Amino acid sequence: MADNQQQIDLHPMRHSMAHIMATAITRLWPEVRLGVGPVVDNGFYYDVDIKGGQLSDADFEKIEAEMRKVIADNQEFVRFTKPIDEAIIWAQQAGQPYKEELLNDLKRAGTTSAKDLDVAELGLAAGDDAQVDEVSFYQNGDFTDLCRGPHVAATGNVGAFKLMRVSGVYWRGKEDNPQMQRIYGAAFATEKELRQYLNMLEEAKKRDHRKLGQELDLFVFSPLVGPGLPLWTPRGTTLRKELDRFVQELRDEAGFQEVTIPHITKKDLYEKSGHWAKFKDELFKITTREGHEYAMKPMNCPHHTQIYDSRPRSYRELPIRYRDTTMVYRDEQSGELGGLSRVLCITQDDAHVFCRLSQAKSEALRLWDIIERFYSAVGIPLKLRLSLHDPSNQSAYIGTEEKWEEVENALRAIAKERVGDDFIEAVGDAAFYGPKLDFLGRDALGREHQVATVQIDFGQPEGFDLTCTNEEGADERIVMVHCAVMGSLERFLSVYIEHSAGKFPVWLAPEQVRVITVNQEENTTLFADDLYKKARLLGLRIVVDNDNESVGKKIRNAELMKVPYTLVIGQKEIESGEVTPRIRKDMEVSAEQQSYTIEEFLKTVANEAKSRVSRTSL
RNA sequence: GCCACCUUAGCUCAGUUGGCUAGAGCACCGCUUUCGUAAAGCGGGGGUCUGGGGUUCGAAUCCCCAAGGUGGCUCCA
Repeated sequence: MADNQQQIDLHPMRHSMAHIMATAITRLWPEVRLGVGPVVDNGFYYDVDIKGGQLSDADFEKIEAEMRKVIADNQEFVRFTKPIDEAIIWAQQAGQPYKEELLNDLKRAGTTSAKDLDVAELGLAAGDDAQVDEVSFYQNGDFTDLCRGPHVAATGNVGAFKLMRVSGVYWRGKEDNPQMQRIYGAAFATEKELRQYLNMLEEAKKRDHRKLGQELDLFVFSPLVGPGLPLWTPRGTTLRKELDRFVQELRDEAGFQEVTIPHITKKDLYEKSGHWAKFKDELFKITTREGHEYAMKPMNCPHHTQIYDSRPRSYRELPIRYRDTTMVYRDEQSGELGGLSRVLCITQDDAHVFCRLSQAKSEALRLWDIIERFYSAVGIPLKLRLSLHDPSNQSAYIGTEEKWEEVENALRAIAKERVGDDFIEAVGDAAFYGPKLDFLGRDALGREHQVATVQIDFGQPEGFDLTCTNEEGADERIVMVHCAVMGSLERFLSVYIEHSAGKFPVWLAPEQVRVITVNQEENTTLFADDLYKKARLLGLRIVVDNDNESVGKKIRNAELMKVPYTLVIGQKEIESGEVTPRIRKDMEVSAEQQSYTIEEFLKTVANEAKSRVSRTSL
């Protein structure tokens, strides 16, 4: 990595910024109790508990000003160590109960067991997490903090920073713990890089899918319908349909068959699948008038297993591949909802393969192909993450440790074969029924989002006792391979709308061609009508703007809606029968700007849509 | 769900320390204009200032509650 060098310098600098901020806050609020202050992407934070007061964004200026003083003082960062018992006494005397708690944990367990705490931030001596005798401190000026380091030499050796936001957090992330405030800062080596980062945030704001969704008329929310329940307009629906059609074409090519299932089920289905025990609280439940308990489906696999299991299956008919793009419903916590990224009704482009264990690998690779073809078409580069279970938390999963390891090794082997070492492993990110190959998409602003997933599942076939009859005439346990290409269409669209900034390629554009009339005279109107009909026959999405507005205004409106092709129709076109399309600015254009006959033009656009080429330069 | 902040017309936003019938631009509707590649002109309609309670002679403005939103936390099959 080219920026490796920078990474090495940035980390201690950002960490030192956290200490500088803590120094400033301690000066301003001497009674403050400090939590932890680690480095995060793009900066740092510190958790603080200020007695009898809340910080707000308005305090940022004050804190920033004080931080600048600390930086100007250029205080040296001095490292020293203390035996753990002395350190505990220090924390007591300093009135730092949170630090004291951390130190006690260190002493007792040798580590802070809470996995949510970044152990590296504590004063642990490197390399030992079994026995802690000594912890390290860093001091700058009259501020001392329990800290592992490393730090820059002095408070003057830092780059540019800006305090970003404040938010409430629980001490060590546990709800019954006291509430603290987390103050986030951005920090970079230079003023220029900080500005670049802030500009990126500005750009992200401009392309926010919630904003574009409104401007481009893609989806809306209604207070009567409720939060987290998007309503898709005709334009947004076109976008969804076209994306889904592409995925389904790729799947059908790979031997998938479409199935259809009801959106509710008796709870018995989920008791059997294990979902009831694990996700009971997140289910939308329904009680019938006769008192039977039903639930909205939160996922589709259990339903699909019942189609598979509706009759005895021979090994000869496997793999059986079902696909089903359908909504699932999850009762998420209200504070979690946001735009399309997190909703209560999720449209999954779901697929399940029922196959023998020996077929799982080739099935997984087949699905991987589909994922790669789809994401290369939409211009989003992928990175692989192997999501594994957390052995220290085995009770969160169904199945035995041995089985998990077997399947994880199988997935790892598939990953290695396909991409070598070019993937990351994430312990604890597995689904409760099996490990996953997760695909992370990198958008045009460099942000990563989890999108597609391929999962090998032995748990549900076990739970539903899914078998096939094998060559010996015996029952053989099968496995399921789950795969979602877009995952959640809502979340995928939140990513894709921001990735593309709403400048959709022709195959996805809700409106592909706009026809602008120069005047409202009869022959112009008739000509436009004729053009419209011809375009519709070719399956094009076309809108005629025959409003009594200036041509300039109508072109502006077409631009604002990010329509790929605009035709201005007046006397000239009527006489010559030729058009010179106006092409949306981001689209790559062949060298000579040309005129077409109407038929040529429409056929060219139809072909562009059909081939799903992307002429946009994102 | 928890914490902080926000909510004025369909949209984007003005609205002094509480003080006249609450404003603008865009959008919408009507009329004029019939126009050549990013905003023609004039006129008009539209608001229980998110909802409910309170304080006050008087509330968009202050307080409380609720809903919705935003940023985080936690969660995410």
